[in-house]
Amino acid sequence: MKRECGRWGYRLRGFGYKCTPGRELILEILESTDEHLSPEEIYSKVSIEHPEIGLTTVYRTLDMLVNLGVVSKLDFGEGKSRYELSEHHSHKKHHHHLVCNKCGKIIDYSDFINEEIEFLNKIESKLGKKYNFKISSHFIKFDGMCNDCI
Amino acid sequence: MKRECGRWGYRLRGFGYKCTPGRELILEILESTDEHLSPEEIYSKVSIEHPEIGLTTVYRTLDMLVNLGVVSKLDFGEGKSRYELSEHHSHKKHHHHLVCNKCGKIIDYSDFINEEIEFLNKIESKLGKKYNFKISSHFIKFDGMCNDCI
DNA sequence: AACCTAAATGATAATTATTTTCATTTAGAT
DNA sequence: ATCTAAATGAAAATAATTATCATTTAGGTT
Repeated sequence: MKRECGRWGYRLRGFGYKCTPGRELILEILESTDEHLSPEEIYSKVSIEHPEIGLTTVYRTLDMLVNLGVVSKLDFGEGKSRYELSEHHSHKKHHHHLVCNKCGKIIDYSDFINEEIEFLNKIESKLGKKYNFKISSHFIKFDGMCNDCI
Repeated sequence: MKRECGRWGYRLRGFGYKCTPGRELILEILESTDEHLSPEEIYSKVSIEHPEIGLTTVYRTLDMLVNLGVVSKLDFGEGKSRYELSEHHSHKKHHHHLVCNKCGKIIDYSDFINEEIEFLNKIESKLGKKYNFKISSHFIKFDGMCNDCI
């Protein structure tokens, strides 16, 4: 008997990948959170509904989704990676991050983001030419200490 | 018999730390390179002159130097950290990085850096207020593909 | 110059994040 | 219902980093 596939499943098929319960669930989890989840965290959420799905599959799926451009891999320098739906596939607007180096809290901000993007694009195009570098994305973060940790 | 300490050794003493061969050597290595070395890479350079010094000591020393603000820890999302002398202790000017996601090459650029810093400071102060966040540093990188990998 | 003690070190084991391997299962085309 | 490449789970392997602990050493004191 064929499993029913949801919205994400159809998109996966569109990319030439199979629609599987794990993949759909991981995408739903990423879609329904505002956090920046680590593979381990995603795995523990996955386990609630599908305890048979292993951590390896989580890693593999995230990897695939990053390659498709559906998910962004973020590295805040904690020694582990974090993931979020990429701008194009998310309801969240383009944002950057404030990282608390005490408690690890991550705040998304979208303030001044248009100025910021515009500025970055300008620099990006100049740098790209000067260093003959094909720039595909940028990453900005501000490190510091949050409200609760000060 | 007392060991002679160099310039870095005296600085370490000034910070209340002992001057040891490993510490001085690590600082000299960082000072004399334009690369962004990983602990393993530093270790292998250290080994040439002092094969008895272990990787653990390299990690410990880097950690200490980062806490002192003498060295900056950088994370380009490779699953390992890299280190460089921090702006204040280096002859290099403030810069940011272009990272080639194919071969891993990292290019420092200082172009437009004043505009960039000015812009970031402006944002930084606004964000700090709005989110009640004490921002201590920023990190920018541009990801893409270098000259050789295109 | 020998002495002392906290700080630093090296060797090793332990941890944590991630990747690989491989035998088994399953999605989805036929 | 059948078939096969793709996907998976369990387990082992790898890589980066950190912790443990017995030994050594820097550098102040005598």
